[in-house]
Amino acid sequence: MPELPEVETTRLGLLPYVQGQRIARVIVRDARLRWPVPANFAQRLKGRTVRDVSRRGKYLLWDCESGFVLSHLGMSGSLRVVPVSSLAGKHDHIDFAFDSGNAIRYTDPRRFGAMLWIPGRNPTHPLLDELGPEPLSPDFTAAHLAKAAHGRSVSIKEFIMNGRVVVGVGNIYASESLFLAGIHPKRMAGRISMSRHARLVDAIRQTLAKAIRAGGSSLRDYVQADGELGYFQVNAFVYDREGQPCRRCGAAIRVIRQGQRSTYYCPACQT
DNA sequence: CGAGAGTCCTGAAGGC
DNA sequence: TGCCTTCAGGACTCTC
Repeated sequence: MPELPEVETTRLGLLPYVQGQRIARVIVRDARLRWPVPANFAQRLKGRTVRDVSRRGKYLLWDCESGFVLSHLGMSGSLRVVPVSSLAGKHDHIDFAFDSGNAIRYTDPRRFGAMLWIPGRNPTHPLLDELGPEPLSPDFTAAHLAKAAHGRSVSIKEFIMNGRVVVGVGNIYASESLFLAGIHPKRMAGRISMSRHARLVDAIRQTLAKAIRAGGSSLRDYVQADGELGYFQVNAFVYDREGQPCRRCGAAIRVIRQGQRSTYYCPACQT
């Protein structure tokens, strides 16, 4: 399940294969993603050169001269480099074939991802309009969190997973970040002290930066852009460790449901 | 406005 | 070659 570190790892893995490369053709085998792939998608991209690939939250923006590809990996999506002629499997929905002989292949068994086209030289889109700050940018501060949390009764765990608050914090890293910050996941967002917000900002930054350094983590579906298997997150403090001893204090890790998601935490370390 | 539930989809895992 | 249920996940969309 790609979270921000996986998306960033994908971007970095992809870049050497696509930057400055001309797209020979695009093959859309199945347009039924989160939203339908636009009918003119392949036509718009044919013959274009990819200038750059940037990231906003978990979205990737491919600068393709006359417009931008806006892509999201959803839950099970991946982008890998394959030879242009390689046979497509059941869930290989889109190929971007380059003059170089390489193709970027979008695979997504669950089809929760997206592949959209933004015409023109201005990469604006409703999906990007309301997004919060990048967690690794200077805009992500305790003051920002505190202001956004003011008066909110939602749990802090669900709060930090809201892309309007801060982008890129998915289910795994939300649990991990709250553990690092020593904050109980059920605590109300609007009742968090400024010093705790500061700890949380640091914890989210550390958690994401560490995962990016490790090349992204994954449990099942993620494959790195170069085709190598992604790293498994074997060193999680709490995620998917129900009943196992806390790595810090030894107490049994607990799991609860919040907003139809599993949250893992240490009942002793997190208050 | 916010909170919470529902929704898309496939495959893995577990119970029987 | 077993069938059925549950779960996983991002994040938009709907209802209250």
